[in-house]
Amino acid sequence: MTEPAAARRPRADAARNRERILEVANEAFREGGLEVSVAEIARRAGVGSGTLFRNFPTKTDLIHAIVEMHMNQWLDVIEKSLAAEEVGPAFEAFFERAVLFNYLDRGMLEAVKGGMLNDDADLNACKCEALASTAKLIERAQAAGVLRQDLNADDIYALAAGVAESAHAAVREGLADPKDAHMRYMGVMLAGLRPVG
Amino acid sequence: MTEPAAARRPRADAARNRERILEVANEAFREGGLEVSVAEIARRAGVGSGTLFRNFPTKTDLIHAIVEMHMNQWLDVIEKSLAAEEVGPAFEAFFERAVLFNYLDRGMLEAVKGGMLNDDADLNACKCEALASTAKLIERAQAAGVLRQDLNADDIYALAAGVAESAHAAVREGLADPKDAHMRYMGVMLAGLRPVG
Amino acid sequence: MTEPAAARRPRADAARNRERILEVANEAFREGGLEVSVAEIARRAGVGSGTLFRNFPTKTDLIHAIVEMHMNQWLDVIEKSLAAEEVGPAFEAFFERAVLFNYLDRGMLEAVKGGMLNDDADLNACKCEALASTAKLIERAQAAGVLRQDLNADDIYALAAGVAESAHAAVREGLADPKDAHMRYMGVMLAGLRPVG
Amino acid sequence: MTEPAAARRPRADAARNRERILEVANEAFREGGLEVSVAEIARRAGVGSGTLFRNFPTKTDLIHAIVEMHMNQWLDVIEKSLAAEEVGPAFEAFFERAVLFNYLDRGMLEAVKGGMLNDDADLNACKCEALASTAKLIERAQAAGVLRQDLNADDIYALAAGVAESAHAAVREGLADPKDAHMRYMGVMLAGLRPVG
DNA sequence: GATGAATGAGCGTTCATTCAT
DNA sequence: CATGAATGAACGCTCATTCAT
Repeated sequence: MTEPAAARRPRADAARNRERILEVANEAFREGGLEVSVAEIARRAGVGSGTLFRNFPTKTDLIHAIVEMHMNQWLDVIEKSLAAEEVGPAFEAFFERAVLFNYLDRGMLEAVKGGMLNDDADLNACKCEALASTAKLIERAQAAGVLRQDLNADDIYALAAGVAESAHAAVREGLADPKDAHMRYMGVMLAGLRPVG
Repeated sequence: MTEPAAARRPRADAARNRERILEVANEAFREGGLEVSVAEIARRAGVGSGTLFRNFPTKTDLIHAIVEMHMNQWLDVIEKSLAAEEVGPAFEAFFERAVLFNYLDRGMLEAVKGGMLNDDADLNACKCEALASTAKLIERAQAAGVLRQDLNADDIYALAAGVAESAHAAVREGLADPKDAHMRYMGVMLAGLRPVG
Repeated sequence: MTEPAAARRPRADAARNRERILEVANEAFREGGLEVSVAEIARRAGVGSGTLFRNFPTKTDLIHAIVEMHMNQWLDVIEKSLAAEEVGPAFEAFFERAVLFNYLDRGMLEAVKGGMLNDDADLNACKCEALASTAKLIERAQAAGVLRQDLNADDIYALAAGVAESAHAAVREGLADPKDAHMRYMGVMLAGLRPVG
Repeated sequence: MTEPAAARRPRADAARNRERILEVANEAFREGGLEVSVAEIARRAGVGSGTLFRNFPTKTDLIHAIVEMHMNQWLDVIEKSLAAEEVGPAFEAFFERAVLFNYLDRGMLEAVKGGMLNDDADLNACKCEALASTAKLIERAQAAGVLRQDLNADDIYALAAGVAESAHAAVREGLADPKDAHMRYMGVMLAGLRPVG
């Protein structure tokens, strides 16, 4: 309490730097995919390559940190969806978030999907937790009759990734505004997800 | 006719070389994505890198040629679909082919999607032709009441790309056999594509 | 036989290039130790870094090739020493060669000594062969009464390395001409190597 | 005397810091050679890299300080050897110390030998002093008939360096215990050092 | 026309040195 | 006076492209 703010400043700066690199890298990967060079990221973040190295010794470490960040945010999303009262709208909102997640952060998901981080224990634990929680959500929606019976949590994520991909395609072709392109095909998919018959 | 065989043979060889390179490159890109090196492709094709260069001065040229090849095959698919008698099954078969195309040749489509070939006149012409023909197919399906009214040809391609992406996700997670993974979510999407209510 | 020389030339050039790189690298390592950069070696050899890479994909590969070259030369030396008639002079000549070898190629021996190449089967086989042949030479010299009984082949090499090191020290201090500095302390060591008593 | 303790303490701390860095760096260089990073040394010493820099603005300065430390210790050794009564044992003990010095601190001697510190006046003065004192020792040993006539102080140091090198070679090959490997070839060298005839 | 060796810019990574706090 | 984050040049390595044969 009596500690002067000035004494903490360097650390605060450094922490801000780390955050800034993460933000910039996230954006860079989003725009240009994982092959964006670390030099480019350093340039955008306004730091030297050495600073980037200090914070993230390898490119994989940087990617890992971003993925972890997203994973944690995603766990929050699931938790909130589980806490919602009305099952139908909750599932639809959740699915929209899943699509949006895939739509926005496809660059990072490339890494996950490419198996780059498969041997990371923390991340795998996160993933398992996410899948388990999602399964509950799915089952509730199925019990409430708002979702086909023949799909599980993995399927839902795969379908969300697909809708995001469609959205990207639409943006590429100039069919949709990048800001809400993910909404373009949500209606089609949600119709497909409703129980058959 | 009076031309000596010896003089013609090199040309035939050269043509075969070009075809062989295209085939091999297509396969290589499918398996390893666009970052497969040209040296690797030359090796697989059994030619020197110089020969590859002679046929395709840059890697982009090679990719371009493969994309064009696929485009021409795709124009055939559309034409055949237009010639089919029953509109409903014809549309579903067409859509499945579209999904399969995206599913198998995503490596190549990466290039197209990445904007690598946007300023190519030939390709753009092909694309326009494909879209125009596809539009007819779509309109017929909508007139026959087997397809939602609020989607156009571009949308259908975007949705097909999405289903393919979902299929890839399923394969990654071990949910589906790579050989027919594209079928996994076709049912969901086709349900979503049917006219609403 | 009827094949024109011109058709083989590129390969000959390439082979010469490889040899040239080896020579230059050997010299560079001799002068500056193993930390000489590959770029420096490429510059000295008058080739691009890529050419160096084509011939020796990693720095270790380059070092390996040089060491192997020296090893083979050394095996020849041992063989010739074994073929000599008079045991005493043969041993002294052999020891001088061993000292000279260590004196000239210390840069390379650093690599061997540093354990950089310990897991190389070929090299280890060479080494074993050399030690076995040397052991014969040693035993003969001991039987002829020109060498102390309490030293084996490994000891002889260690002592030769020591004499070479002394020679380097003498050069550093300006006590000896670099061309024959290794001779400076040969007499002292040979006196020490004679049977005691 | 009237100076408050609080004001003096930082200086004492600073002095201790300097000593600690020297010790730690000495050990680090001994174990890992001169390529040990300054960051590693700072870490081991429990100080920031900035503190290290304040005491030793460049890595060379740090190495210099260690070498100087060793030099001073070595001057003590010589002095004590000169004070000994029996010439023969005194010389042998001195030579053993010289070998041990080279054996233990080869990392540092690398620097000296590499010419890294050649243009340093202090060090050169030390060296001259050491050589002059050593010369006296040598001359006495030669006068007493326990040392060959054809060697001077520089030669003795060169030979000691050689024995140390042999010892290292023996350790590398597993022929000797690192703790006393320097003794392994002392007998051979001492035999070689005795007057001929 | 075919070859494959040569090129050199660019990658991810490392670290001695500097400096704001 | 101590700190440790920031710097940027240099490393080993890779590969699309070029060109002598």
